[in-house]
Amino acid sequence: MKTKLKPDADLSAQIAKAIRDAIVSGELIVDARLPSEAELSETFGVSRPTVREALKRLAAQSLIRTQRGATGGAFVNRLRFDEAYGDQITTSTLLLSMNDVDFETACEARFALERACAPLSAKRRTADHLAAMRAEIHRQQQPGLSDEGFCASDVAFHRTLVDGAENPVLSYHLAGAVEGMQPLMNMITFSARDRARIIALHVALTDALEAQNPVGVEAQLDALCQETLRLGRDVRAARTRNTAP
Amino acid sequence: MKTKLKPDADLSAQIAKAIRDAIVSGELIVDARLPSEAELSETFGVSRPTVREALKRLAAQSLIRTQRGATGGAFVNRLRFDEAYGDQITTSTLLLSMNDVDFETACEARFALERACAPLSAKRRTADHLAAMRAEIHRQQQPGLSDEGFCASDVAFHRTLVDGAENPVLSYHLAGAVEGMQPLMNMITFSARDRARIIALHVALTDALEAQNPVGVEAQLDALCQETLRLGRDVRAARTRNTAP
DNA sequence: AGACATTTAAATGTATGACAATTCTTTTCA
DNA sequence: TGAAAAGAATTGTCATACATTTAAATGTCT
Repeated sequence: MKTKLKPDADLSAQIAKAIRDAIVSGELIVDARLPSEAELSETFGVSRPTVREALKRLAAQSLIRTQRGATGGAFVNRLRFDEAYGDQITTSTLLLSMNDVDFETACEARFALERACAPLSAKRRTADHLAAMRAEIHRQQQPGLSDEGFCASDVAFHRTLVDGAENPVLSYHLAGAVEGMQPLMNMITFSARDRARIIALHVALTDALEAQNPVGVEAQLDALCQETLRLGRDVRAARTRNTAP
Repeated sequence: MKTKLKPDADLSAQIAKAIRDAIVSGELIVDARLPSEAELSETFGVSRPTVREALKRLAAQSLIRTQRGATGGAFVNRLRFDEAYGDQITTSTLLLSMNDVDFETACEARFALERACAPLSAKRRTADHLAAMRAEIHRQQQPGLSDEGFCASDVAFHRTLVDGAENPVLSYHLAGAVEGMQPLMNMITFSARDRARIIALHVALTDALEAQNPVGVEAQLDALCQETLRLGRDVRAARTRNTAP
């Protein structure tokens, strides 16, 4: 492992970077055990708390895991797709909320990315995917469903569509785009008429997917995008009316 | 800030989670100052080193920044798109390398996502984008260029295509997909004939983009995908020949 | 009064040492 | 032989102290 450090930063950050580089470069492979905290503090010439701060930084990025006990220590962690979803979604959500991203911009990105999955999903969707999507549609038809519940079901519906492509890389990248938009979507009030429109599009989309008709899937996605943008405009219009009458 | 902690985890992880939740939920807004480390250790009933480990975890995710001095402390950080690129790329790269993702799967995901940008880029690309892409094409034509250099230029070319959509959300998500594949691409040896083919496709793609012809852009992307898959198959075939003759 | 130097205070950064908790290994004893 | 007990290695946590940085308060001189 490299012991060359970049100056002008916290020691713990420098040490974390050195170890991270060793992992990314492949110098430390999956499940390799790092030296003990005591050895690392010797190697880098710092105290144990400083080493620990560095290790916590890496643990926060799921690059290492730690085990106590005699045969314990810090081990290079195998980063798995399903584990990476959470961070990806959190980061996407924060990026949208902290940078005042237009609803239109986020919406455009989301549906553009979803469209990318349409041909693959149309080819590979299984009966399970179709059943899961129809189950969500059924849930969306419940009269007592709250707006948040409707939104959550919508997200689940679309994530199943994405998973239909049977490509974990695609699912990973789309998770952030789809779930990250949920807070923005939650600002929308879905009238009964709005819901009916969306559900009709969901049904048409699922039918096209069942028929393995990629063009049809893309068409319904485009229609959903337009519908969602319209709802977003309505919310903004209502807010403008209220704040500047 | 919530002081309710989830058991069965390191204290520093629990505290980091509590603060992270407060940030994600909006309870702590951008640029808000967290209590000092001494106050936090009082609040959570733990020692200062433990609090510091928690803060380092958050700093590793760019959720907070710290400042020394009298008016210093830990502040909620505004997560910016360009800062988030780095982590996104690192994570994507590790996901591919640590999970033995097929070249085909990664390639499929990458070009599917890039296709999603085609219509928007065709609509919005500026002269600057076109110039940058043609500059990369010129670089790719240099005879002395190494395979790594060719690859890096290829990545730059495609990222410019993505940026042409003028949608930061899209650029963010695509950065991981495109750059994360670079290590896989670096395993390919590009013969002079391969390069000529790819460059021809790049030229055709850029021409279609200049003509604002989305269908043309998508067609060239599909061709590039096929070409890349072919090169990947060649590498695998060569390796199979060598390891099991 | 104003400008400049000094002190002070608050905060993070780092070090030291100790002890607790956990887990595997080794030894001991029935 | 087998099970219990001791031992050793390692991470988790704590308490305390000191170093460093930064801004504000204070003082001093012109």
